[in-house]
Amino acid sequence: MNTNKILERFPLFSGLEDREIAEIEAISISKKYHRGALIFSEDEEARGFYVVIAGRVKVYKLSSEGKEQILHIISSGQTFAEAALFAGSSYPAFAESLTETRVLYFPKERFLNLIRKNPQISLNMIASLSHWLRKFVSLVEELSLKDVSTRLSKYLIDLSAQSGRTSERGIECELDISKSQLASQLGTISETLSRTLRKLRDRGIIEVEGKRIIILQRETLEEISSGIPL
Amino acid sequence: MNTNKILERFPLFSGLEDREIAEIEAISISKKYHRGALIFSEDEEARGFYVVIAGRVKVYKLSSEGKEQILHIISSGQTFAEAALFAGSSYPAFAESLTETRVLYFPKERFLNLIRKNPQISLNMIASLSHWLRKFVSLVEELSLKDVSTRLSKYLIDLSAQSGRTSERGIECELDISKSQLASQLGTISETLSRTLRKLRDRGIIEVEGKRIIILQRETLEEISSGIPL
DNA sequence: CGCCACATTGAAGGCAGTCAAAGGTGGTGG
DNA sequence: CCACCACCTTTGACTGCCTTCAATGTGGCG
Repeated sequence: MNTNKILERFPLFSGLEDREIAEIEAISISKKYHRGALIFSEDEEARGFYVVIAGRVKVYKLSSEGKEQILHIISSGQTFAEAALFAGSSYPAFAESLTETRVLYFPKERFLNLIRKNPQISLNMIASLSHWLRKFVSLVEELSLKDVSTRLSKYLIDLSAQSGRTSERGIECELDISKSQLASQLGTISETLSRTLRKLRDRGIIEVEGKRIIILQRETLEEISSGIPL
Repeated sequence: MNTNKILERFPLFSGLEDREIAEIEAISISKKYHRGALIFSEDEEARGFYVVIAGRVKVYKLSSEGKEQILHIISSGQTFAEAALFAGSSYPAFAESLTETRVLYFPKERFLNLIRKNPQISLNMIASLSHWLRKFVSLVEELSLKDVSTRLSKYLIDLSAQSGRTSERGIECELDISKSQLASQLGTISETLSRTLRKLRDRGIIEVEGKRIIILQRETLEEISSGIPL
């Protein structure tokens, strides 16, 4: 299967020669997972990392009582578990496919050989790790310093910015995950998320119909996301 | 001032030729900060990154109400704000010296030129970023999924493992930061930390005398740190 | 049609934060 | 050397956000 044309569009492999892309593809292994499949477990030995070609993957932690905290949802074109190759010898979290998913898998040793020969990949890797780092700094900030309505408002604003459509009623957008998964991403549980959505709805700030959200008062939502209490 | 011999002992510069070390030193700027000095602010343009030569620096976030979350305390030999050079254009947090501190400052552009010529630095940088990433994953996990007594117990166990001395009464160790700073690192406030320490003391698990902590029941402390309720 | 996972709502309880005040500690300068 | 001051720490009472537990509602799909 020809993935050349796909690979060069991924940030990790941008700026590479065709020959280098070919080398990279040569060491990769294509894998498919059905919805809900476990890709790897926490503490499992990290033998490689992944690039999502199609579908979505959640990377998450579980508490001893079973509560889930989603660290990130990885979409097509993004990599995950890169850091596990360079620090520690095992995966620090679980990874599970949310949809039918196709990934490229890069076995650790072969990839490390490659990266040593291709400084450009190193630089791309640094950029990728730096972005992850920023994301986690922001997640820590939110979990430690912000309440649920603030986190939810920020999520909705970000969502509307990247996939919202302006209509006569407001900015319409659609959740691309279930509400319980959203709760788990925001560091809370579905009951609390449900109640928080309801509060926003009761105040006329948003409208909710299943996965469809309409933002009626963008200003107010932004105030809440910046810390003004609901 | 000759810092050659120091630089080569730092993880970021390990495995480099003397000539390369000299180049690196040539672009660095030595700076001193007194206790409590602000090194940079959140959202300030990131013009470079830092290596701590002597002293300690805290990197932290502030909430809109002024609550502090310490992301990391950086000691001699460690780097900080590397990621700011590669993702986003501003620092994502505040940095403040906790003691009289000496750092080396590396201006962004000059360092980027260097790294492009020295693949080994890239690899070291990847290792450094990966470690940060692991640390933040673990911080997210703790803030979202663990209670304060669990976080504190884990902190004490880690502290005892790296600086504890076994005596006839138990494992003795000393906090190297104030309790309010510890609270801020654990994602809580000093009052709550104080109460949690007291609970551990009342149950005979530890003894507390100012900054000196004696672990009397290591087993119990490990149980708590692994999620068994206090 | 009936199942099952997801979602919503209510009631109750707990962990941790807030507010307030007192006690302790170390550092500095007189 | 001591006294003072600023800061840190501890404790108590109270509040509130969020979770837990439980029950009901709902929508998609075989």
